[in-house]
Amino acid sequence: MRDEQITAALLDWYDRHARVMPWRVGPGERRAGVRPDPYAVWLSEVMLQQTTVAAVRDYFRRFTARWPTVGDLAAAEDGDVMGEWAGLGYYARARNLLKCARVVAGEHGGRFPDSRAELLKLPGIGPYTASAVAAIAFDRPETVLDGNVERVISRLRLVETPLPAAKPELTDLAGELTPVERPGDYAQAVMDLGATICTPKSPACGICPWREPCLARAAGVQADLPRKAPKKAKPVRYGIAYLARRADGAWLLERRPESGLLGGMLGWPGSEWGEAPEEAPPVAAEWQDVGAEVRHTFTHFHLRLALRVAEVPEGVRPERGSFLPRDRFRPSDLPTVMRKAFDLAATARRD
DNA sequence: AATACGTGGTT
DNA sequence: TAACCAAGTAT
Repeated sequence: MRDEQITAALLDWYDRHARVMPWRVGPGERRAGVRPDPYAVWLSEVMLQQTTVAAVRDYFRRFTARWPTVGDLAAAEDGDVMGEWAGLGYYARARNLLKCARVVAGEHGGRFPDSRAELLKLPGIGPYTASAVAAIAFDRPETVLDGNVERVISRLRLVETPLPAAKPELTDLAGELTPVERPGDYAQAVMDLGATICTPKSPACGICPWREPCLARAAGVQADLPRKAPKKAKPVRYGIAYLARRADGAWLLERRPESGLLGGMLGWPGSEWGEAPEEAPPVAAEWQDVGAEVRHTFTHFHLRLALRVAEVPEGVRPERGSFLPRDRFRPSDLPTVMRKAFDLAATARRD
């Protein structure tokens, strides 16, 4: 099967099976002349970095409802954007999202650059996202290489080199199949294929548009590709978080430093997270031990977070953090681990 | 090149 | 239950 036929077979499949997404201009619409909004494409692509479509859907809708244009987002308060991103994870994305919006609004007249090279210069836009926005929003013949494409191409071409060493080779192989016509549809088609047919564990080869040319399937090794280096075990870290409620219902919270874990997000003041944390109460009070701990897993460690709660009178001055009035505190503004702590403390207080 | 960086669904 | 995995980027 020639490369052009392989490409055509996938586009043909995409025309019939493209998934519907709030940010996507489907193949039919595109054919009718509808062009995607680059802002929507960029926003969705950043949200989709290492994140499932299901998790992104509602966040995308809330963001675009609240900030319909890149100019609106650029003018937003940092805390509002971080709060709206809360729960989606990888919070550097939200910080870079704002930086990027402000560069586009301030230095590019509110229009996203339409070339991969220019997009690559923007904060939070790396090789994948630059190609994705160039291809999907501007129909540039750029090649996307994400986890889906790595899997699909390593199987199609029987690439046995383990990741991430195989990336350059996979980039070349993927590039050979990228068409000059409909590159935006093609980019989305390969990713849809990887997400729905050519899945990690049990690929549905029987209904795959590439079942004939697929070398891994011919060899019967499709489920073993791509090869990857084994992952390191996650250590367990321990920490203590302090939830202080003032008599008027305000909660003691702090804005975390801009860099590092949960950077820029709201959180409960607490100890360091390590082997044996020391008590670090942010305000003098009668702290009560909550008889349960939050268990939460981050990318590279497991956390067991002990909780202390206290009721404090109005007028106290905390050593760390500041009191957020009851009507300005939304638990949904917290990153998940901090929201878990709030939920658990609330449950324990009722018991 | 290797590591830091979240979370929730699936197996 | 625990490992695996998802439309990666920055350093």
